[in-house]
Amino acid sequence: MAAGSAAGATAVKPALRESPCDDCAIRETSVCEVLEPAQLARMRAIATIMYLEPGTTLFQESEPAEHLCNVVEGAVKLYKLLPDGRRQITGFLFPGDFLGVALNKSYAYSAEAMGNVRLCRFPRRKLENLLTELPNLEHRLLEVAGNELVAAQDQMLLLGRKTARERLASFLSMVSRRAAARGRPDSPIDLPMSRADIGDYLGLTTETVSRTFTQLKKQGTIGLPSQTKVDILKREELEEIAEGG
Amino acid sequence: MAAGSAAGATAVKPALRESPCDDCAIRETSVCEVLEPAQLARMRAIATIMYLEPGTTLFQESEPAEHLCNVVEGAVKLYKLLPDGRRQITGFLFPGDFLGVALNKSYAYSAEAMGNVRLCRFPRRKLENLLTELPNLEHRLLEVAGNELVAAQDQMLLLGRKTARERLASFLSMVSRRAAARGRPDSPIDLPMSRADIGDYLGLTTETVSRTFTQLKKQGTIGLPSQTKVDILKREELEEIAEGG
DNA sequence: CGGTTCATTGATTCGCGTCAATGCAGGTGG
DNA sequence: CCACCTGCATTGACGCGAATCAATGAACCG
Repeated sequence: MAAGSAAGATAVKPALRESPCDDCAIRETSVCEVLEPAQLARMRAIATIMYLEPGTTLFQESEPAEHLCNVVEGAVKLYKLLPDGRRQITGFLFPGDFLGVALNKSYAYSAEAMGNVRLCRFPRRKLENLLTELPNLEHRLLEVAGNELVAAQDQMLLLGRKTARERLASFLSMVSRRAAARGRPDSPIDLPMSRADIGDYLGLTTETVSRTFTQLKKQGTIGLPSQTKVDILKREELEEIAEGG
Repeated sequence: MAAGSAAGATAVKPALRESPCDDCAIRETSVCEVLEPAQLARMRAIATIMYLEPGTTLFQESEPAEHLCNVVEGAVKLYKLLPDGRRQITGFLFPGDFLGVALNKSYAYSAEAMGNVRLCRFPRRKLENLLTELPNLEHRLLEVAGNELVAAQDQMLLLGRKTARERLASFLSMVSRRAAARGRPDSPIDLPMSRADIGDYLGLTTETVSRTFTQLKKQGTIGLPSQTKVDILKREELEEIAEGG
């Protein structure tokens, strides 16, 4: 089921708003940044702006991949399931992140909105055609894909070889770093996902995540002002734990 | 240290051999397949053929990425290390696989030859320049990167959520499938890597890998005619185990 | 044939998972 | 405004699967 017809999703043709790209918050950080004004207009022509309610499923694993998206606002989680329900979250997307660089025929994972989400959606077929005419966009996508591959390798090291402590420390560092990259404070950081989501991202259970939070708090590395906020009190120590130090 | 100057590596300029691409075994499966004869000639012009001895390190993690390669013969392992020596192998490359799609400034992992290896090496700078003139090559690289991303997601599910049994079954299926894709028999399969390598790829220890091999053999799913060969006796059962069934 | 390397097997330990209870905040309705 | 519910998060007791430590076995090689 595509998000266009899904419960919790509404679409707006960009033409209905005046120059939706000019005041776009992620214009400078997303894939669009490499486009000339004339090229940008062509991208805009095939785009639809979507508003998703919390919990909306954008698409499911192995469905034919009909759309690619740019996350403009909010957060999205990507995950894979085993038949018995075990879940592995393979990534969290924040504003400026591109969903579907892989350009494969079918989705390799399911995607779900984690709060209110606004995104800029492109039909895959049309975008692929556009790619042949906008080599700089294709080059940029290859760059993005490269970054994702590097992140995936880091995650494999984390899942295969790190302890629960090291995993959580790595996760908190990563979120902090990505917040800073989007021009937000690097502490306190905001966690839009539940403990269960963090567990499914780190290959742990909710309980272990919770216990490890408490442990890092007790030793003074972090503070937990609320359930969704984390103060990074000793950044260096956190990074050291993350790298197995 | 680049492989060009490393012990165990010797380089041959392709010009020294007549038309090295025409009789290339991986011509039809590697990234080169999309190139027209004239384009292929330009690729060849910047290529060096390398011969590596077993155990030769091609490059190490975080080194500036000066070269990309196409594996022509043999197998290569990619891995990341933690400061205390814990290792995660992030991939095995076989003939036809491309090393360094990411195109990043520095390598995200170390690479080591697992036996006698022949590869076709390109300076990154020159290849990047060539990319701007060969859009079909860039398109192909994006395709390859997409495939790698899909494989990486599968591996995350494996490392984060599968049991030892499921991991080994997934691994054996994957190797069998890749062998078939290269036109080789899908059983018995040949494992050019040690039990320790398999463990470091699956996030397990040598001992657990060994015990799990024995277990799968005892239940008749596989046969172990030698240490490096695996007979897949019940393929469906193996696939089922791999998917958590 | 001794030496080296790697795979296998066994005994024990330990980190994390599982099961279960309690705590806590936000929302709802009386 | 408060009693109650509901959905997370936290904490505790216990068990299990894989790691660790240690010994033995099998293949290879000069």
